[in-house]
Amino acid sequence: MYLFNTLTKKKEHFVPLEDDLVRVYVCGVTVYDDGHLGHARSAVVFDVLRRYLIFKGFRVTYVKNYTDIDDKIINRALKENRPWTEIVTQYIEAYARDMHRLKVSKPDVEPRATEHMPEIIDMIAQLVEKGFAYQINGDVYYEVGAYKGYGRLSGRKEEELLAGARVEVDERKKNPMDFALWKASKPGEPGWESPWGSGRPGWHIECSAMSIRHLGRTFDIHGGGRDLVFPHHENEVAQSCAYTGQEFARYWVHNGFVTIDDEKMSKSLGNFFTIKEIFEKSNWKDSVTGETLRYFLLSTHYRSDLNFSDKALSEAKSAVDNLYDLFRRLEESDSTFKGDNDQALERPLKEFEKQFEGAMDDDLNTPRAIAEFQRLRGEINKLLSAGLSNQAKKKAMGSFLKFGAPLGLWQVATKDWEFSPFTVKLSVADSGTVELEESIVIEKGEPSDEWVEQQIQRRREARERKDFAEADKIRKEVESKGVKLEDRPDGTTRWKR
RNA sequence: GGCGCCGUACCCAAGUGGCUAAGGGAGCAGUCUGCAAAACUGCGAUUCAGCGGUUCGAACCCGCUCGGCGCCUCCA
Repeated sequence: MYLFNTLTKKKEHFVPLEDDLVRVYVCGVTVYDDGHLGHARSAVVFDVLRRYLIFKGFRVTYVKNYTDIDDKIINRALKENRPWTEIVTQYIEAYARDMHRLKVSKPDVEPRATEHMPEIIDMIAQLVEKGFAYQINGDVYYEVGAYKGYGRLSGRKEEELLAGARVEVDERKKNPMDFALWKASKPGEPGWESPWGSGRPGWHIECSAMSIRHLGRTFDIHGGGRDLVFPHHENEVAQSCAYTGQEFARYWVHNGFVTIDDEKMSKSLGNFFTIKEIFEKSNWKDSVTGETLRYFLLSTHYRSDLNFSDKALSEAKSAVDNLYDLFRRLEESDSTFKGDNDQALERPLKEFEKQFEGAMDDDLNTPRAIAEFQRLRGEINKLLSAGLSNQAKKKAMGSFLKFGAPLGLWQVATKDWEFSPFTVKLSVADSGTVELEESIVIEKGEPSDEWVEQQIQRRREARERKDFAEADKIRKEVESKGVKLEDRPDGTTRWKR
C-alpha cells in the first residue's frame, strides 16, 4: 500500500515499523463547540485508513485525542459563566455522538490532555534541561533556533518564516517563532502545579506527550487536517525529536478541506455548519443520513478539497439509492428464476476485487474504489435481469458487504434504507452564515408499513378487475405520502419510502 | 510579501508520458410496463483553462499567462 507522506512530499510504500502492527495517531478536536463537516471529513478519512489497514490484515492501534484544556475552552466557560469542565464534558459527548452517527469506529485510545499532565510536565522539564526550551516568568517556550530540523515537515525555511511572520511580537521571546510549551495561569484560570508554577500546557505539547505515551517514541502514522501541518505538526516534530533524540512519526498524512462556495469552511468565515445540524434537519433516519454523508465525503480523494452543497449531497444520495436498489433485488428471492448465469458472476467479482484493492492501495483512492462499486453494480444488474440463483445473489451481496466494510458503506439493512429524496436545503445567507432550511414534507416513520400494505392489497384487487383508474388513484395517494410502488414481473409489488 | 495546491463534459470526479480520457449525478431517446418505477441499450469532452516548448508521442514533463484556493494567526 502506498501513502502520500507530507514529510517527503511523495507517495511512499507503507511498511510499519513492527511487522504487522500499525500505530496511528490522529489529532482530534478541541472540545469547545459542536463539530462541523470539516471535522467529519477528517474523522471519516482516518476511519477509512484504519479500517482498510485492518482489512489488509494489519493490527492497528489507533489513538485519537481530545484537547480538553485550551484558551478557547476557558473563554467559552467565561462567556457562558459555567465551569470549563462542564463545557468539556458537553462537547466530548456531542462529538462522540456525531462520530457514532457517522459510523466512525471508536479509537482504541482516546486520551485527554488533562489526563496526561505528569507526562507533559516531564517532557517540558527535559526539554528545558537539554537546552531546547527556556522559562520566562512561569511561561516556558520552545527555542526553535536550538533545533536544526525546524521547517522540515511544512517545507519552510526559518528565514522564510521570519520574513512572513505575522506572529504577534512578544519581546520576551528569543525568536519570534518560538512557541509556548507551558503557559502560566492567571488568577481564576485552571492550572496545574509545575516546576514553573501553576499553569497549563501549550497546544502542541499535549499531542507529543500523548502519542509518545500511547504509541512509543517512534510510531507509524500521524494524521490530521492539512491546516495542522504548520505550525501544529511542525512544532510537534521539533519538540518530540528534541525530546527523544529519535524519529517521531514516520508517515504524515493530511486531509484536504471541506469548502463552501470553494472557500474553506471555518468558524471565522461563518460558513460552517455542524454535523449535528445536518442529522437533525435531515428527513432521513440517522443511518441513512450517515451513509449518505460518508459516501459524499469519500467521493473525492482525501487530499483534495471537497466542496459541499445541498446539491452535492443529494447527488450522493441518488448514487447510493441506486446501490441499495440493487441490494434489495439481490435479497429478494425470485420465484420466476429461469436462466443460470452463476458462472458469469465469477469474472466481474474477481475483476472488481482486484480493482478495488488497486485503488485503495494507491494512497487510499476512495473515488476510484467507489467507481469500481458502481461498475460492479452495472455488471450485476445485467446478470440479474438475465437470471441469477438465490445463492449467486447472496454471493454478490456478500462482496458488497465485505468490500464496503473498509469504507464503512453498504452496511445499512436494506429494509431500513429510505429512498425519498433529500429535502433539506442548504443556503448561504447574505450575512455569510450558513443555514439549513427545512422543507420536510414527510414525517419520519409515516405512513405505517401496515397502511402501505393495505393500499397495495387494495390496488392489487383493482388491477385484477382491470380498474386501472382506481389503481392509479391508489398509487397517487400512496406517493403523496412519500412511498413509491414498483410492480414486479411476477405480479407482486415492492415499495419503498 | 514568502511558500504551496488546483483548473478534465451541464454538475461532481478518477486518470499524471503511449490501448477507444474511468465512474457517478442530471438530461434526452429507446426496450420493458395497463400506467409507473427500477433495470438495460443508445446519445454526450477529436479533447483535458490559454499560449509556447521538450518528446516518435503529453491532459499528464518544462516555461509563461489567465482564473480559483490554501498555509504563513486559532483551525480538521
